[in-house]
Amino acid sequence: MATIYDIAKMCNVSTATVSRVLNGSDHPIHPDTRDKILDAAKKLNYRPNTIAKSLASGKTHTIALLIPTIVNDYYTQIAEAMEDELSQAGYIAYLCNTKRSVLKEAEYVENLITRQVDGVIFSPTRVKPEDNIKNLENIEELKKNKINIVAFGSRFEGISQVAVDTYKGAYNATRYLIELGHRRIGFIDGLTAGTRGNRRRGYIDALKEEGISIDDNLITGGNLDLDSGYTKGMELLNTENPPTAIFAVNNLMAIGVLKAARAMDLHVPRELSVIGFDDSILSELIEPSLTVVRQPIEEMGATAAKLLLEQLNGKEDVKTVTLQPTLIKRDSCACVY
Amino acid sequence: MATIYDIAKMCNVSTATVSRVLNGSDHPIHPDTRDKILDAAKKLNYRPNTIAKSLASGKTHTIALLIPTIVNDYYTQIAEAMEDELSQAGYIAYLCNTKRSVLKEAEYVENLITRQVDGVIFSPTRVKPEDNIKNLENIEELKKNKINIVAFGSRFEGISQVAVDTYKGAYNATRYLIELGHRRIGFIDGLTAGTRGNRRRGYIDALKEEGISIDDNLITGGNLDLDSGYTKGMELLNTENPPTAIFAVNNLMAIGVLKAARAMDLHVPRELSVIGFDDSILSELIEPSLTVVRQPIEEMGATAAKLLLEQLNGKEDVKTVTLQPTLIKRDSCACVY
DNA sequence: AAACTCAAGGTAACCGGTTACCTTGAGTTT
DNA sequence: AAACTCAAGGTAACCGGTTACCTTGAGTTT
Repeated sequence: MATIYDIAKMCNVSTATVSRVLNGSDHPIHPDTRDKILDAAKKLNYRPNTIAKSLASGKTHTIALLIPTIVNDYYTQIAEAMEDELSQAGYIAYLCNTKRSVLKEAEYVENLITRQVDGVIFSPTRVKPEDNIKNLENIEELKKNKINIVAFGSRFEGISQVAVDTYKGAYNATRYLIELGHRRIGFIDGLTAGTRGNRRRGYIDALKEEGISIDDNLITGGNLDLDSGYTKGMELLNTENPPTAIFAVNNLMAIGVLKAARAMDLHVPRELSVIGFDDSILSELIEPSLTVVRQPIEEMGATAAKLLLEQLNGKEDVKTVTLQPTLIKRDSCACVY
Repeated sequence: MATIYDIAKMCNVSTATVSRVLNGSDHPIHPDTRDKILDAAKKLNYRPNTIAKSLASGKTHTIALLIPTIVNDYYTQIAEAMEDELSQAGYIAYLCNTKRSVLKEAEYVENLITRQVDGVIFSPTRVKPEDNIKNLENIEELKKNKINIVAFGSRFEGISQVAVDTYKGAYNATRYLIELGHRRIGFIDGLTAGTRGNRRRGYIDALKEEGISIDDNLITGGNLDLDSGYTKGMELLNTENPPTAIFAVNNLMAIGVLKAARAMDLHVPRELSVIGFDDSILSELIEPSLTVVRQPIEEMGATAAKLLLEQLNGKEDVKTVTLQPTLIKRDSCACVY
């Protein structure tokens, strides 16, 4: 591999001059010298050694995608949008898949500091409520090492993030069901979302606004996967006074509810309306296709990347961008029977 | 940030000694010295600078995942299995999403050489047949720069790879349909797979073996997405002598066929059997659930990573590992009516 | 006692760049 | 003509490690 020393020798100049030419420095260079150096670089098939550059300059042009899983459309679509934005700006992304383990998350944080990443796009892993503490420690550790952070998926103090107005999303979904005439609306929350979670608040506020009383028997929580959607759906439907509609806080659980309905021979949407949260190809292809609250995923990814790039370009200010979800109406909801 | 110079000063030793202790070199060190250095490292909250290490040692402990897309269960599951294996061995992965563009693929190859990655796990992007040439150039370029490669998804000379016996998979799927009594079996190939593609050969051989003549009207090709599955399915079904079963060469096209059947009011599996290739949660959740040829995805990912790690540990030999697919029987196939 | 061995550590070149500061000399200003 | 300016380039320290080769002296071998 040719180095700038080889070029310098070939052109009878110093490495400083070579470096200046190759990096487009604003230090003045004679056009002849410039041409000579560029020629030599081409002739020697010179490639800059990014590692050496990083060591000398303190910038690695590297960012990390620190996310709970990649086997999931949600993260994957966000990741793609980010990667687009970042690779255009000359950055490359480390794939840091925590597999929903705060331990692995912490290990990655250590590793990333060691590797001097310029920034990280972070969606904290939170399986148990107390994981929150670890999340905060990890953020602290990154900040202490002057690594730029943009978070999404959770709210934290003092760092930039892109958020989605999930309260509004849940509110709108619930409101939509009410408009269809539903009065008994089941709600399947996530397990780690406290009772003050945005989605639950949206659900409750929409009901209250219409003077519909909150029935705790209609509110339950699952762990976000298909099976728990099925189980919780069964529980809700197997009561004396079952709901006529169910709103699940994510996609897979809503599909689980669809399965539960099928198992109980309830026709969706004629006998049961179902709404999910988060969109994916699954919601579209499932039968019946699923009405969902869609988060603007591409926009989230692109925005997170842009926020990070702003920071990397020297803007220090912490900034939260909140995006609005939209209700995608498909075939899983209908007027109450 | 503390450096080994700080530790050396604190302990009154040279940086050589510090480096030896910190890296577990086999150069003998007095236990007292070792303890002193480890203590100092802890006290100073020392973290090695991976960039400096990389420059000095020539190894970055970095590998690249160069894949056509990440918004796809297939790649995503492979990526996760790889990442597992690699992170355990102390490597970290760059996410290089080519978005099915050979241009982006070439750009990444340049970038990766520049970044001195130790290896790349490569699934070449091939949208048009002539992309193959670019793929080969990219492989050459990597090899020229002594970067280890393991490929999957396509076959190339002279590099290690993990392959799946897709011929066998297609053969078995077709055979299964024949055993169910089907004689007219439609086949939807990919567009870039030539007539000598493994899957098509498997399909044809299974038919021939049973003395069933090949009807070219039953063979067509789509571009692997849902819509083309739908369109090609409609075409096949809208003939005088339509097939009683359709085998599509990937998952989404098979689901497209399911849609086509629904559009034509054909009951699956009673009036039409459908088989797909590649498994995913979609195939399981779609109604009816889809019988598919499943590639052993986790095993592929893990194997690719292991092959690469072997190379990184000094084994030079090119090795191809071929894995067997399995037929996952679900609800989309039945005896011919 | 001379020769040898080896534990324990040090010296300094090297990996491939960047950049603050310095030098030189031709052209311009006063 | 002295003082100044600035284009064009060079010097050398620095980023933070690794490692081949050398040194020293205590213990062992003959």
